[in-house]
Amino acid sequence: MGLNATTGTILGFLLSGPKTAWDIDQRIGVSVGHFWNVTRSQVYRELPQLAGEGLVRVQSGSGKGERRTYALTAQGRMAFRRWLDEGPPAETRRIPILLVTFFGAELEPRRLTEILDQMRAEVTAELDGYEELAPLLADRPFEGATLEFGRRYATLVRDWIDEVARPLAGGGTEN
Amino acid sequence: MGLNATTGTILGFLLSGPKTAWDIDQRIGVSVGHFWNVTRSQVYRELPQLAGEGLVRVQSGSGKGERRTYALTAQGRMAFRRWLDEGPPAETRRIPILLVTFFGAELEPRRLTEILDQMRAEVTAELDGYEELAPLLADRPFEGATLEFGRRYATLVRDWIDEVARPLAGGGTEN
DNA sequence: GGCGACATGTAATTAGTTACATGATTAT
DNA sequence: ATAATCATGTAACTAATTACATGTCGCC
Repeated sequence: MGLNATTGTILGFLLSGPKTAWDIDQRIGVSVGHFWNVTRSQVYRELPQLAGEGLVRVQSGSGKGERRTYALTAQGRMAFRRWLDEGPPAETRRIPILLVTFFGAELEPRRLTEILDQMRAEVTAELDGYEELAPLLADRPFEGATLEFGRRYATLVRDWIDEVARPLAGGGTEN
Repeated sequence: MGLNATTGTILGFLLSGPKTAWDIDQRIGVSVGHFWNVTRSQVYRELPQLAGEGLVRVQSGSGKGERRTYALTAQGRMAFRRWLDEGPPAETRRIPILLVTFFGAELEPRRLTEILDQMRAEVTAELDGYEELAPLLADRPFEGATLEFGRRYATLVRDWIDEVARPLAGGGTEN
């Protein structure tokens, strides 16, 4: 019975009405996807699974290779609420740039600088993306709060690179 | 041949001399474990695997249920460097508290407040842990840089809860 | 000599990713 | 009508977690 965060999230996206796997994947991609990685395959795979458990039902499209739309059942809605009410699952952190930095002494300073610079570029692009997103969430406080987290996080990474990591890599490319 | 981040990390910890699985796990726990989750089982499982590939060799302890010490081989050292030089793997973010916040409207304000308060407590404890750790890393700039990241991150979470999320949960417990 | 904490390892399960094989739709 | 893109789904594989079964050591 117990949902995990991924299936919980999928159900959560059906709250606002029936959707196809594709729809759900797209919506995840522009929202929770920024802080909760889910692959397309998972969405396609879990939906029939959830249907088997009665948390979701196929609203349309049964044929082979045909577009299937899923709707949340009353049971599914309950399962979602139960899951959400449990509180967040234990966090597993995985921050690759810190792993590289941790072993930074084993790397050529040049290469480390390069890696940090690329990370900086990525995180800056991310920040730009958030700025575009912001107006759309003006009237959605909870989504807005997660966006604000993203903004702060991206800023943190950028500043940390500028103030801490890059100076440390030092000699690499003084330009 | 290609290492992944977990095996790369394990090899990285053998750079400073031969160790047992237990040793490696302990050291990971107080260092990279803060930003790169690895389970004990992985360490125990990967080491014999790496030995099979010649990246590591059993230095002592062959008997059943006996303490085995592993040492890095020349090949292993090379594989580690190659891995590190590749740069960080793609990041997969998983921040549970944001998932709960995202769906915050579906939760009783009281419950959400509770969850945020608990998260705040955890992150504050984490911050305290980092302060204790700091003096030990005074002469290790790269490790120190990752610690500084951790400090900033924990602070970010705390401030975000105070300034953004908790006010939003609002009505819950005004005390 | 037995209890508790520390340590070691494997097996079973679950989750997540990558690669592949098609199908449907739309613009030219 | 056909290429390009968008969409759908499954299968194979890899990684990660959880649960379990022992073992060893120090000490009371």
